[in-house]
Amino acid sequence: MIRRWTREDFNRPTLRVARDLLGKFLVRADGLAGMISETEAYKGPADLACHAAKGRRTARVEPLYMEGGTAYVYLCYGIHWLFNVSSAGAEKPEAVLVRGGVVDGKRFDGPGRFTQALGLDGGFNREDLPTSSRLWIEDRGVKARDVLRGPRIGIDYAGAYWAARPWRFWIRQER
DNA sequence: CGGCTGATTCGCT
DNA sequence: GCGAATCAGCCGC
Repeated sequence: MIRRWTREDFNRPTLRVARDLLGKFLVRADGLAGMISETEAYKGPADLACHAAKGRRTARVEPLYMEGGTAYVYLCYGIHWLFNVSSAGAEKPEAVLVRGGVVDGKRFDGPGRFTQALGLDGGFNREDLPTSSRLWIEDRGVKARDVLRGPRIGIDYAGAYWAARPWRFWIRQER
């Protein structure tokens, strides 16, 4: 049975959303879909690794401040589109970064690779996933087992404390 | 308006 | 393991 995520699913504590997104599917209207296997939580103004750190509020990061379920897609290093979805509610600039998933049976580890596999780019920025006809999240009944948790990647610039928060979640890969 | 930087990835050594 | 690719956004002057 398939259930589409609603506003209420996104407007929950960010760590919960990050954990629960594992095993869910990011679905495009054309049928292309990816099962999410790795996420990271970014928790607002106090989190120095978050783009809204210290209350920063610019045009780019505005999606973080919008209702839960708003896509935040930005260009990193001038090359890679990274896909996030806002969480926790309007005016709470928190979000979950999708760092990997499975598309067409193939694993795509890395946030840039995953978005490329799904053909996502800045055109999906600010998309409202609960109501969009182009992009949404589906629960297809997959139970995420063997969930692991650890520090986030690539944010050493935020300092040792924030780099050490165990706010990355992933499904253990068999090999 | 110039300079710097990054929630990454890939290719070469 | 290291550095290049490549550019929008952000900050300081």
